[in-house]
Amino acid sequence: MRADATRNRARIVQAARDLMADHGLDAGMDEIAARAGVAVGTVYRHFPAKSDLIAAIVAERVQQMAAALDALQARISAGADARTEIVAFANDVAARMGEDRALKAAAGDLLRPSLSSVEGQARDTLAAVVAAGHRQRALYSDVTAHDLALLFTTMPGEEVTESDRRRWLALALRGILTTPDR
Amino acid sequence: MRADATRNRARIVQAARDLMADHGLDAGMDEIAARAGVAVGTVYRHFPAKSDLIAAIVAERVQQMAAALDALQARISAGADARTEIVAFANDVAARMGEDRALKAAAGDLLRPSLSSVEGQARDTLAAVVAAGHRQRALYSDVTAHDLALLFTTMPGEEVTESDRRRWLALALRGILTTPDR
DNA sequence: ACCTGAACACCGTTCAAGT
DNA sequence: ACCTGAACACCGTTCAAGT
Repeated sequence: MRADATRNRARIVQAARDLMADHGLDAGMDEIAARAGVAVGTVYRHFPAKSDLIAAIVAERVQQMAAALDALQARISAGADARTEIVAFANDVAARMGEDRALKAAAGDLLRPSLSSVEGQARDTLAAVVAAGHRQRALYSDVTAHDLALLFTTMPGEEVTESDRRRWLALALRGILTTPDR
Repeated sequence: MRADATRNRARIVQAARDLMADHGLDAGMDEIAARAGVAVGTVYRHFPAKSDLIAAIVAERVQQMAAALDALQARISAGADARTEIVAFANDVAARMGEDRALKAAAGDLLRPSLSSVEGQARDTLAAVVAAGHRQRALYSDVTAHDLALLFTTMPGEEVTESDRRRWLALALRGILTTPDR
């Protein structure tokens, strides 16, 4: 790969990331190309279709999510309370879901069988978290990692009020977390 | 309104209903016009934008939902078990949600303050159902009609497997229904 | 090998001309 | 009053020509 090609590719992804953070996933390809300082054809040389460019952005979110899950799992295996940690993590995801449509797609990737290595890692860590949740009797015994991914993907985004999103999360958590003994 | 105008309007809505049932909400305006036997301009005379035409289809779903809720409420006040009826209703909605994106939007309409008369009716009936659920101790005491509408709108559609949709519903119901005493 | 940018296809929307 | 359909705007995608 030629040096300028590598540089262009990075610039394109950067431009797409920036523009999609503001205008959502429907930022124009011409706009992205302009911001990256290349012609549209160059964008298409690196990403055959817009959906491929979006997939690249989504993959970044998967990576972030995998990292966040690793940290979560580390805290739990270091002795932290699984319930508290899971609730906090879910709240974090919910807070970001309001502005970031790529995040929702990232969670959706964990539902499908085609797993890239990062997706596989995220999924494994999620399974470890769920196992810990079971050991601590924080999660209902029938709840799986797939269930958590399912709830994360269906978590409402911008289409709903922030208070509605919080309320939704409270109901969803009640579906997977056992009632804490007091 | 001229006789042909009334007829055209009905034809356009019919065509949109048919095409959107198959190809989803992204059926083309030209396609709809052709099927209705009118020119595109005529479609735009009756519906200033495509979103207005979609709104008309969504309004039909709201109406259907209001009718279904009335029937539900009638059964409950005639002595039926609230839990059983609510679960059955939710399953019905979930089964249709897989093929019908307008249905999801219809549930979303119940979340927003701007209520048409049909929306208001649907909302009132839903509130009555929830009240009955409370009296029978089937729903958690903090659950509201708004909560039910919220869950209906966020219920996953075509983007998810049918079995995932069923599982999602089971988890969601666990968030609002009390554990039945055995 | 990779980049450029004009051109094409598609679809929502408009508007001058018709009845 | 309402309808017609060619034309416009916008955006994803392609491709012949350039380096």
